[in-house]
Amino acid sequence: MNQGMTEFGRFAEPTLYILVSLSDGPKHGYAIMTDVEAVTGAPLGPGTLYGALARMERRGLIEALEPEDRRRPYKLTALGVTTLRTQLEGLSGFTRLGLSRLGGTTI
Amino acid sequence: MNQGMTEFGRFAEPTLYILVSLSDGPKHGYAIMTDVEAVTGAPLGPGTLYGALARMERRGLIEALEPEDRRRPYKLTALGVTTLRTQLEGLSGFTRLGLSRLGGTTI
DNA sequence: GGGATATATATCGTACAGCGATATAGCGTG
DNA sequence: CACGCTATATCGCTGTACGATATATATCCC
Repeated sequence: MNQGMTEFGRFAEPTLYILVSLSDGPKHGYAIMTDVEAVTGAPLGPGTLYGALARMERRGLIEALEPEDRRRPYKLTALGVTTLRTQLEGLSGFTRLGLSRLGGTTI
Repeated sequence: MNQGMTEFGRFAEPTLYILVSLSDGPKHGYAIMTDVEAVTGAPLGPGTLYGALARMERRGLIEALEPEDRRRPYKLTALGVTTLRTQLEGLSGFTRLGLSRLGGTTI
């Protein structure tokens, strides 16, 4: 598990970052790594990435495409898309709630 | 770790839910449990809650207040507030990005 | 009064995710 | 040709998530 939320750019689970990265279109592992790092600022190491990809495939969120060269691309499944949309909408509402609650708080 | 993101209302780490719950004002454990469940739809069990509270206190995100009756209330520290704000702002941008990327995707 | 239910906190144990470290190898380029 | 980038894969440790369980008081209503 990660260190908590003390000092970085990572806010949720790697799964969600990977789903968002793939919502752009199919990508292979290394491209996902660089994409996530570009978006969040925090590097996503291979230990996290490939473990997560295997789990996500097992759960039917993503699906492997034919390898091109050394690259093994993945695409979202229909389940992956709806899962991602549900998650993002929920998170969006949740962050709005949090930010509005924070509005007055200064301590 | 949780089951993934297959079918529920939980999108991020319990820590974040607890921070948001406390952004409302100080609360004791049981009140946090019911608040989080009301907001997310998913129950937050005591095993998750009290473990997370201990960690968060150790990390200086929250601070215990004087017990009233049987209740042990917690409040956000200044660090907790800034951490939460940073997290929520990051998440908010991230969800916007994700939803905009999803825009066209139908599979 | 007493049984059920809600309030409230705490701990144990297991499963497994997160992630750094490490290994391997092809490719491009100065 | 050496170095750095691209690309995938696995190992192993640590720590988190969370259900189960225990305990105690308070409240409700029959």
